[in-house]
Amino acid sequence: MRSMRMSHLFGETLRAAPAEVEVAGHRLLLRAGYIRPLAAGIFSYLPLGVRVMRRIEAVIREEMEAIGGQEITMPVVHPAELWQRTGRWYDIDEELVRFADRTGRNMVLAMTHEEVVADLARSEVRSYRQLPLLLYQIQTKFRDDPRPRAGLIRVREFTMKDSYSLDADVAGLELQYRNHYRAYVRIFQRVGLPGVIAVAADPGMMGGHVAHEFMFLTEVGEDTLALCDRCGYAANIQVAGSRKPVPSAEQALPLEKVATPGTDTIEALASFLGVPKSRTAKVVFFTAAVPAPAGAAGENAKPREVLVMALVRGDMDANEAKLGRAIRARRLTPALAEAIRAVGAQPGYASPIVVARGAVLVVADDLVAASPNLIGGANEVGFHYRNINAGRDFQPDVVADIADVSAGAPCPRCEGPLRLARGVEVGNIFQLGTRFAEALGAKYLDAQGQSHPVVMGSYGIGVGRLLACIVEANHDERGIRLPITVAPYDVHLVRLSAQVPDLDAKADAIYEALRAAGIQVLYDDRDLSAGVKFADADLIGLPLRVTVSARSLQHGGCELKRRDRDEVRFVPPDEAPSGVCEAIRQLRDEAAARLSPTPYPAPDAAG
RNA sequence: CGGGGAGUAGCGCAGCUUGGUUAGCGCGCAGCGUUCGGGACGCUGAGGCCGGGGGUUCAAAUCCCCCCUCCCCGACCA
Repeated sequence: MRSMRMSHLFGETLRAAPAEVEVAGHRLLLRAGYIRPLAAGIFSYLPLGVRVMRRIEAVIREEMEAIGGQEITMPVVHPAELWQRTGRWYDIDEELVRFADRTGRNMVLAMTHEEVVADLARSEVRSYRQLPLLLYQIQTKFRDDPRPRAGLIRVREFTMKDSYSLDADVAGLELQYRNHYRAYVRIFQRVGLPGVIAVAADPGMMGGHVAHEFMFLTEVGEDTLALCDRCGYAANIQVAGSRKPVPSAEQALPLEKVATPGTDTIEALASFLGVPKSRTAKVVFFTAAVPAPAGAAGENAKPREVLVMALVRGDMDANEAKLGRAIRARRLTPALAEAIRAVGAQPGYASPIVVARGAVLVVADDLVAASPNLIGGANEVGFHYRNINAGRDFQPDVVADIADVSAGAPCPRCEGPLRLARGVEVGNIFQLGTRFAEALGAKYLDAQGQSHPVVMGSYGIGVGRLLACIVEANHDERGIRLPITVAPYDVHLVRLSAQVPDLDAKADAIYEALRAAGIQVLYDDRDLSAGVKFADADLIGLPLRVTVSARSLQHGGCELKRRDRDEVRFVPPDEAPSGVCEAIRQLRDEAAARLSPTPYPAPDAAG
């Protein structure tokens, strides 16, 4: 229905939301009657919510079609076999919902669709002449997240636009990747989120090497980003680098054991010895599942559990995401004290020197590996070593950047100070390569008749999460303030109750005239006090409001007001449709003017 | 999975510490009347397995045990 009488609208506005709802946008979506909770991280969309989603989806569809996308719909339930063949059946933990159908066949609820796309490509794509392809869908996903929170920002069931590029080679993939990058920027600007930025991201276990996340910056976000205001460097903290300090050029001094009673923290150790924390080495233990050593076992060998000793400089923290990547860990959790003692290490005084080789996987941050004469544990309560030198006193199994970037650290590109910020990931783009095509046999023949795996990319936008961010970015103390591009209706027609005998008839006539002009109207025809109706209109947040009342008739007809402005103007009833159309056009023009033509540089491959 | 908070009418909440009238308040809902440009008012009325189960007691919303659910923080987030 293009228009609606509010007296029949399903879903009421709420005067109050539950006290435990803390995020502003979440409160407003509940109060305004857009969504209702069913279970943790699972929501129903009421008519207003569905209409905004459709509008957002329409923008996404336009931009996907503009870069050659073809819409398909893939199933929500997949046979486990597909996921077993790519290995993700084994790699993914409880986040993937599994069940058996009536015959006992294992099935999964789709949390993403790389497997099914690769399977479609296997059956449909045979020749390079069919490539490139871009397939997309807007469809339900389920991820059994251990901790849903903040309303639609982090849910278990959600609507996602996911697209998949199929190419003959990496050059084709890179072109489609850049196309998506630009399309995403346009999408976020068009729906009212001009502040979304692209940051370098961890391709994770998707098997690729280049990835970007699109981040809406907000305090309620749960990702941490490292940003450089000088050169524009932007990266998720999970991959962010920094220019590390150059270690002092000292001669390696002889190893020396010193008594350091009661210093089981870096803080205590540094102050006891009167040295800066940067002269110490910190040990952090993790339990990890890592791939079995190559050779003896094949690809599907069971991962083995190992204790990981991570070494970072005392003034830094270990970054679990970086550490996990450095050792290709499938799971990484802080180690329990018993596990640490089990390999003969002394918690609080652990040392890479004394611990038996092979018992633990020693991973040293590159700065630790390069720093001379550090102070570290002696594996004995109350004792540390001075002048530890990696390479001389111990051999790390892995040397990599595993340290967290801290606020103010020098940017890896320009050495400007990095700033840390919080953000919500509203979209992501991955260069996948051939992992999925190879696992599922999606191959094509080139012009020479040679067979190659299809090169894939995958690209996602969480539509509900996008809505949550739009509201987060577009509201005031009275309620939601939706951009014209995504509002569920264009105009909120408010009819006040009054003694004027034919007011209802006049308002009805204006409603019909607006509809006839092709305007989408939400008509508040309820018999309620003015305060309630205005409060509801502000809460629901349509961009325009038309009021018909005894007073407005005295002023010449009906009153026209923008949600984002205080001033009003009066137009005669028969000019209401043209006046509203003009206001809509103006809002659309303003929105279009805010689109920046070259908003972001093309992503460079290095991120 | 660890820590914290909460579950009482459709919604928002009090009552619980110290067990004892018929379990309350506001909003909403139904009826009647008054009001009518920023969450009006009067009268009348409907609406409760006090999250579930077990226990203590003459007596349990209230005390004890177990379980479930939701929210927040952490772990996690392909």
